[in-house]
Amino acid sequence: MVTSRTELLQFVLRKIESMTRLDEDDRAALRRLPLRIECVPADYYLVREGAGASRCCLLADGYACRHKILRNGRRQIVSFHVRGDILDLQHLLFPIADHNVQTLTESVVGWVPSRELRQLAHERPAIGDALWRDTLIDASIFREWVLNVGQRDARERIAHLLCEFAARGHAVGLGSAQGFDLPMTQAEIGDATGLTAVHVNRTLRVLKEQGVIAQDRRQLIVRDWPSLARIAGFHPRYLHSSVLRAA
Amino acid sequence: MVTSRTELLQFVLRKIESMTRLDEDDRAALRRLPLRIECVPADYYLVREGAGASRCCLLADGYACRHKILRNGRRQIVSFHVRGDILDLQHLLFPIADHNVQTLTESVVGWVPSRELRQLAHERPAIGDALWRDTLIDASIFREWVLNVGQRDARERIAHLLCEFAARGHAVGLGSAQGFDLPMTQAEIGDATGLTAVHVNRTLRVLKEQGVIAQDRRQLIVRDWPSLARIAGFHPRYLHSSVLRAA
DNA sequence: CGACAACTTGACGGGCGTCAACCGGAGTGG
DNA sequence: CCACTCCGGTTGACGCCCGTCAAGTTGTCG
Repeated sequence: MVTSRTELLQFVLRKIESMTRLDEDDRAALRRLPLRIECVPADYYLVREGAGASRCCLLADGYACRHKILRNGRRQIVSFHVRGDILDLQHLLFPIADHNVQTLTESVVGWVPSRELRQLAHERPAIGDALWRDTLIDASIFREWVLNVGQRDARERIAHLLCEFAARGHAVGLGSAQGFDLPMTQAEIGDATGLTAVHVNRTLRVLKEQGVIAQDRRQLIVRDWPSLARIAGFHPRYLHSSVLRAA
Repeated sequence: MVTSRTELLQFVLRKIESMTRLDEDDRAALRRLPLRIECVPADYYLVREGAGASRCCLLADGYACRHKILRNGRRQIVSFHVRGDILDLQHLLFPIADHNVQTLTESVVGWVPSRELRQLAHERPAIGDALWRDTLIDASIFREWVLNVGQRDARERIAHLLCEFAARGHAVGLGSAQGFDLPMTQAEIGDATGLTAVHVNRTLRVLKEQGVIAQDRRQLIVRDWPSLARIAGFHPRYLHSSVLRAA
């Protein structure tokens, strides 16, 4: 578990440098950012829809998700996040949160005041571009999710979710060629794919019976990557990342 | 139909000023932007997925949508656009398009080289913030669409689509208290909501039978705004706009 | 070892997809 | 002026994917 300021900054730097070339002044400016580090438990609300938000949240370790809840209690998870991700960069320019951010597991986060981050983005164009690019990648992933829940059936949806999560985790050194940690429950997978927990369970069983995946506790083992990617129709271009698992 | 450079810039200025306060220098800089104006027919591809893109497209008049197509031919429309919208601001920082942009009707568009726009965003922070904010609003709308196709039933989905389209059109002076122009076909509504054209037709009939909406040619008449918004669960906060139709 | 959450499995029903036929208006050409 | 074509809209029959409800089972943590 990452707990020090230096380690957290390391992750953020790595993430930003994966998107833009920084010079030494950029790096120094990032290191000077006021950053409050906090360890939070699983299922902890980092941001609540409708609440004011004058700071941004960096995920240093653990897993998190963003979601919206309807009056009738139905919930849609709109993204999953791994360490290094910036969870709510929209608060750089919006004062009110339009969705919730919640941890999936025990996590370590760093808080940065929006004001400082915005000023940094203005003063150092390389950093501003990197942050902007990050929000654009977010948007691209949301588009893919609209496609996922709108046009694919249960098996394809879940396969796609697994491919994306594997690819994004892989980019920050999580998981291996065999598989990866799956921190979310079947109910959460359901909330992300527009399916019920029951149907997620049945669909995962099918994928296991077909020899595509296997599970051991919270580890998801991918027995057949090409099949999984083919079922999902996974083409990682939409991730706009230079560090990609081959499809 | 808008056709002059001045008129087009008028729309873009209005849009940007709805998001940020500009000074006279900002406005002058925007007016100096190199802008190639083009009139294009309906169903015209402005951007194709996978193609390189070194310019951004402003919609001056008409209607457009963005969509992704799967191998099996299924299509997901991820957004609809009205005049004043910037259609592909992601090309400011991404060289390759991850989705298609296509007109729905005969339209007038303006092309700006990414390079110039990016430079302007750097030189004039007010403009940079406004553009960034626009991409963040895009992302917020995508999140709402994930929720829409993931958690709502057919009637709610279509009602929500109509509410959003009305609100966004209203913000740029389209439509009236009675209703608005509906430029898309039922098949296109289906591609946007993850439904078939047949089921869209049946669902619209239900909304008409319940006295919520009516149709006269391409005009959609809203007989009962509160009911439509209630059915949709429409809360316009996610549009982050100061110019909003009351929910 | 008890409690609780997550997972698993079966029975049943409904919302929506699929297929197919038909209608109606706009544009086109004779 | 009228026939033809085509696209979009409309309606019905039928079936399946997935939701709902319910009853276990497994795993984990105190």
